[in-house]
Amino acid sequence: MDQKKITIQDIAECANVSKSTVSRVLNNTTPVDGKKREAVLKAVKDLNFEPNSFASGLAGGNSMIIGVQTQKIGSSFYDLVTQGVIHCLTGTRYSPILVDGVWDKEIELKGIDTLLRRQVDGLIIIGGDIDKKHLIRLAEKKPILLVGREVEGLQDRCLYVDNFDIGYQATKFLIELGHRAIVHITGIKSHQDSVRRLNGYLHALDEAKIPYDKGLVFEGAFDGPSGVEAIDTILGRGKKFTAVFAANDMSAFGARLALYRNGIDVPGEVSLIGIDDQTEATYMTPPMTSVRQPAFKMGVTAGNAMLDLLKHKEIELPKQSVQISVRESTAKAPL
Amino acid sequence: MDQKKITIQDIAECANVSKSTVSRVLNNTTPVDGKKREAVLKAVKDLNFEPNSFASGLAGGNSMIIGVQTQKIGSSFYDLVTQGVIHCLTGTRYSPILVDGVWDKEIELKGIDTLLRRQVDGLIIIGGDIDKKHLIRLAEKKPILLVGREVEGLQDRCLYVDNFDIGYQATKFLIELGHRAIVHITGIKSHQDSVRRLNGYLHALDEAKIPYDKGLVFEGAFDGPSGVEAIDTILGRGKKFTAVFAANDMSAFGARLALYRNGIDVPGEVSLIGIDDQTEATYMTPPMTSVRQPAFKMGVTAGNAMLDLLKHKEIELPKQSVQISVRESTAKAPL
DNA sequence: TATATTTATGAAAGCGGTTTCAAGCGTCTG
DNA sequence: CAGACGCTTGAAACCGCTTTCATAAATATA
Repeated sequence: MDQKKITIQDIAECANVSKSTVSRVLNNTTPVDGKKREAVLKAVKDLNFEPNSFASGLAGGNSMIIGVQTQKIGSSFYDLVTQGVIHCLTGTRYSPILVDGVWDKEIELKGIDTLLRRQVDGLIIIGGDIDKKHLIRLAEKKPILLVGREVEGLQDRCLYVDNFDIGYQATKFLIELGHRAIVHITGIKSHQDSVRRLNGYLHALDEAKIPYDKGLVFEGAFDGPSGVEAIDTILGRGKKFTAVFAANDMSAFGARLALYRNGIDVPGEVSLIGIDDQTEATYMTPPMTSVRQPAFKMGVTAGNAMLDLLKHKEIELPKQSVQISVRESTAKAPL
Repeated sequence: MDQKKITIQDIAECANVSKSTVSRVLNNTTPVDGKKREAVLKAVKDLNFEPNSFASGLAGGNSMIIGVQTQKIGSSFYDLVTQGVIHCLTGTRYSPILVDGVWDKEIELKGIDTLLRRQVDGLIIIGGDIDKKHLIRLAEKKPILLVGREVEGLQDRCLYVDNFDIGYQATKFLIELGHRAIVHITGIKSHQDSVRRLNGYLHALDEAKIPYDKGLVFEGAFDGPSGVEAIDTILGRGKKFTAVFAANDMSAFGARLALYRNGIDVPGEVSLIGIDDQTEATYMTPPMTSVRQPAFKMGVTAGNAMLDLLKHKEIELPKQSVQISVRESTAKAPL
């Protein structure tokens, strides 16, 4: 299988120079005589030389790898951020290595270990559940960036949207359409995002002097089935409502299905709004209103910030603002 | 930032043994006296030692990295396969490094280069467009596995579903429901998958003695907008039809929206079937029928096969079969 | 022209592990 | 009891590249 690997030494011999010179040409670290430079480049091409990044990593001290930890490949928000990071790194000398936490703290921690062992130069962690303390300790060793998460003591390394505001905006949007009985399907309650969104919801109600009805809130799990269950449960409680605010699009999709099953018209009888604005929201019938987080952009921003961090530049992470993609699943409250 | 890294040498000193012994303990390559073994392990724990995988990669000759190339993070089929691979590798000593081809041949090739440079021990390529020749050359150097792609000369390294059969089954399913005017929204025509699915469609028509009407076929792009465009275009041609078979779910979603916009009832007037059975299909209104490819399982299979390949075992890649997830977007043809 | 300064280059010393090799030691065998 | 054998162990070589350091050559300065 493996024909013998060609090394920098081979190139050196072929071009009649020393290893050092080859290295210098390849990395542009020191000027090298034109002729020799040419010769080296030619040899590289001829022999189809591919530097061993382990060797250079070892010798040079930096791996040119950015570790990226996502929470779940296949989940809209995380995927978009990841894409953003990768997009931003493409074309630079850095490449990302990805680990998936699959929503599991244990696996998440192991993933981080793997990344450290791989000598990543920097770490971008998207969401997740790792302890604040642990993160701070990590931050002492490596440049680290947290996306979609706000951690005290690491504020200047966090890039996140204001989840309270998301909850508030979404709810306010519905209230302004005249809705007063608004269901909220929350996310996983251990997630700080979920809690913040819920608080935003509560605040908007409060502001509009709408009394809080516990029976209109259902603890979901950011997925389709829990959206279905939410509607069925709340209907089962005999509650009346004219709007549903789901903590993400997947649970909104679930809610949509349950409403359909129960013969409830959207938006005629009930308005529906989700969060994430994932691609599919556009293709629901009717197209679904959703709060859009600038996920891809956040990924790019994080990637660039990491690049700056690695150049020891100062970075500044702007607070991300959200906007509502208004479509047709929301309408004025029925009389 | 970086406090001084601890190396195997530090462990050796702390445990009063030689580097060699430490290495042996860590890798279980040679029996080591109980006491020393303990001492080493303790030192590792105390000093919180993390082996530098660059060094071991360099010295040992294998990187314990599997390179995975996907075509588009965020795309259902690719994501699922990727998840499968990652899932299968989790807990082994191998870790995956992911590159995204973003549907672009150039970027795809660069991605492969990156992986090679990183000394991956094996390569799993999901889909994509890289030349047969190039792949064969790669296969001479590294264990390679192709998922969702069939390449002559590398048959025993390919794990794919029979796309012709998918097209055939989907179409036949519609025909058996009594449909005769069946629209097909194809995938990107340069993709072999698209062509095979189209051929399956044609074959099913032929078998049922339904004359082929070119006007019912639209070249799509595997995405939502092209699904919308397809329906609008075909409607614009003044064509009548009672069923739509889209080459993937995203384009089916697009078609669904266009039908809705045109006031055409699904499945009352038109039946709709997609391919991929992505999660959201379940939550369309009505829930959408789709051909399910065992994507996650394929990822796992590929991962395991790679592990075997690396142990120099023989591998066998079974042909993957598909099944139709029948939901409510398909019904008997109207009279 | 002699001396100081700059520049290109090669030799060699790492980087942090793994692995070969040979030595040291205890045990087994004839 | 000597020699053979098997185990554990440390020293040292090595993996392929970067980088420091010293040298030689070229250029500038006096």
